[in-house]
Amino acid sequence: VGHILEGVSRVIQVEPLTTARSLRGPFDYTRPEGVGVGSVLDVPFGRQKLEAVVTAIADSSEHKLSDPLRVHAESLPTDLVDLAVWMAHEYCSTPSRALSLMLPPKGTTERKLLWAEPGRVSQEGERLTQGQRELLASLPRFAGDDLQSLRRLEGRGLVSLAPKARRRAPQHTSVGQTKTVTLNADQVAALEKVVTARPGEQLLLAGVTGSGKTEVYLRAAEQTLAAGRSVIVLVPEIALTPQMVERFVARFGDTVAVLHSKLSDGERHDEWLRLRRGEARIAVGPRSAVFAPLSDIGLIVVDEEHDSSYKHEGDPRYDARLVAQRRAGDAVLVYGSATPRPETVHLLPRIEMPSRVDGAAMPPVEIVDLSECSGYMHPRTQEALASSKKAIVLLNRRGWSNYLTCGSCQRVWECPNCDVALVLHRSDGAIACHHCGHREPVPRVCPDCDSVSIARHGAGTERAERDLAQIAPVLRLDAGVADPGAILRQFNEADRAILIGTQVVAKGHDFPDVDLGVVLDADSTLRFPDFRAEERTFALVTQLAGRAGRARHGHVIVQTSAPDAPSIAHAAQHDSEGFITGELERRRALNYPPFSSLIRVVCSGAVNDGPDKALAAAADIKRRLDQSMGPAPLFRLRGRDRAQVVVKASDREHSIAQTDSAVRAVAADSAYKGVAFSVDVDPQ
DNA sequence: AGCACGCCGACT
DNA sequence: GTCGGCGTGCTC
Repeated sequence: VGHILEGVSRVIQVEPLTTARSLRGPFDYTRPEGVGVGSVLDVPFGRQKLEAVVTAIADSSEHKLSDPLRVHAESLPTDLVDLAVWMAHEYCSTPSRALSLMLPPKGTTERKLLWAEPGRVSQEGERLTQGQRELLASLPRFAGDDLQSLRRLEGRGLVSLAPKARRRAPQHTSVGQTKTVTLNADQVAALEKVVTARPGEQLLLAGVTGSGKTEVYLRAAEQTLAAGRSVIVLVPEIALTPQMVERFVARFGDTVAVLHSKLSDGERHDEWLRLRRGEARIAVGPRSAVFAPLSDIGLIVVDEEHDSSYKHEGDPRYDARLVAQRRAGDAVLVYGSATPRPETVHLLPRIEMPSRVDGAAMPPVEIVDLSECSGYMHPRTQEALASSKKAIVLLNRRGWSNYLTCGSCQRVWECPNCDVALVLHRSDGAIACHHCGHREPVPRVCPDCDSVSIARHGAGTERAERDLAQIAPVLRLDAGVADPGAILRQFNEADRAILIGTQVVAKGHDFPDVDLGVVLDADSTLRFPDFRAEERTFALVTQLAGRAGRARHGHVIVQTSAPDAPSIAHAAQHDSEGFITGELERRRALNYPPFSSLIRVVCSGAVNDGPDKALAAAADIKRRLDQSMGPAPLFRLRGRDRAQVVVKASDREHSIAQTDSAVRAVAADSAYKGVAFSVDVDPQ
């Protein structure tokens, strides 16, 4: 068969890596020796030189072909090329943009260090110090700090030194402790279901915090490796889930490649290569790890599947959970969460792990009506904090206060680029926009009326930090903090402390001695104008309860002015089933996912580029879509006017295709020059 | 998206 | 004359 194929397929079809939406590949080139689907090349493209990925092989072409300029050393696995083509379509993007997410990390070649090997055998009675004899006995190894001494021995022919590649191994630091466990009955049953799943089966592991899901993942991964296949484990964010990484590394050592944002370019490159070469067969990482260059995947785990970080915010706006489904193929896919999304519960068979491995009960949740008090902290909450040893306090707003107003003329300080109020950051002496980063000094007088009475409204994490410091030592964790890992370690080691922060404090880390969890303003997530507001609030309270549940008298306080909201009431009862049942009924009634698919198109245009250009473009798109709502103007962001159209699609495939062609047609219209388009399939 | 070509108005 | 504004067209 070989000789028939050989010499025939002399043409490669290639996607040049450009961000241009209008540029539609593939483009044909001549096929160099050894080049196939997934090969990465430099190609001449017009008058420029571009990187390109081979997506197909052909026998002939109607074009006049050029030769590629260079073939890169590393290539993509072919299944990732197919995945990119699918993603481009599914998320109304381009193959080029999707492929760019999967390329081998570059900019660095292998690191070479000097490797010392024994040279000639030393003669009887040859003069050697004790240190030199020990050095010789330690070979072969990398020279390291002993280079000087080794050089001397090299001069005598006793040692030979040569550069040798050594991978840049990332360091893993842990918070808390890891322990070996024997599986309980729930875990045994869950593991059994995972390892006996049919090829391609997808499962939801619905286990409360502390029910031992990680141990099930570890055992399932063990069996997958034993069967000669590889494993991908997705986690929301490595810095916030160090225990997961730690346990995989402890169990599997160098078989694990950990991919995260803190890796240097060199480490990233080396970890990618280890996966590509099959030296590492488990990839652990955030959403981008779904593109790990592994072959023959037998298991994909998506831990904390409800977490919004699985959605990519750039183009293509992919959802790693859906991409994982697609990539899994005949591999088993396991979604795990204590607070799974209603759509996952609706769509997948569920494995329940309802109790904690330590046997502890879920902590009582107390709802405190905020409308009864004037401040942002109820006396009941202060009391609980005062008698707590270690508390986690959640406040979904950074800074000191939400907004400033002039006491006499009611002026509100707003961002010049965005339609939002500026937030006071007292420690920086600045008011800042949380969307575009605009900052200005804290005003002393009102520029409109010269009044010096400027009022501060609302409380953020910075102010709560100061107020709580009266009660106990405080650690703050929010998006402004440089090293979240360090804060979490300090909190873990502290005897008595309060950890105050935004949503991140409720995520994956596990501290044994937290006896109180507080949600200062549950309304802030509940009021969010979004069909997922209830679901997020439920998840937040439940996750926090999980954090506070391991201590003896652990309990949770939720401050709200809407105590009867289903999300809060059900979370207080630890009634996940009831909440999800109600939420799915509501979604069915309103035709929200999973009973439809949402597609959101946002048009934006520079403010100085004529009024309502973005809105006009959105209206034009709407005209081309059935089942669409809008156009609705959005608040101005980074100096751009915005408007959106939302599709509630009953036929997902049809609506995606229709949206793609509508956006392409409108984007090509010169009347809307300068307008940017962003398509978000399954927006969060 | 780049990049070059080409057509036009403004300035040495 | 010629510099440079940006509209248009093309990339295997």
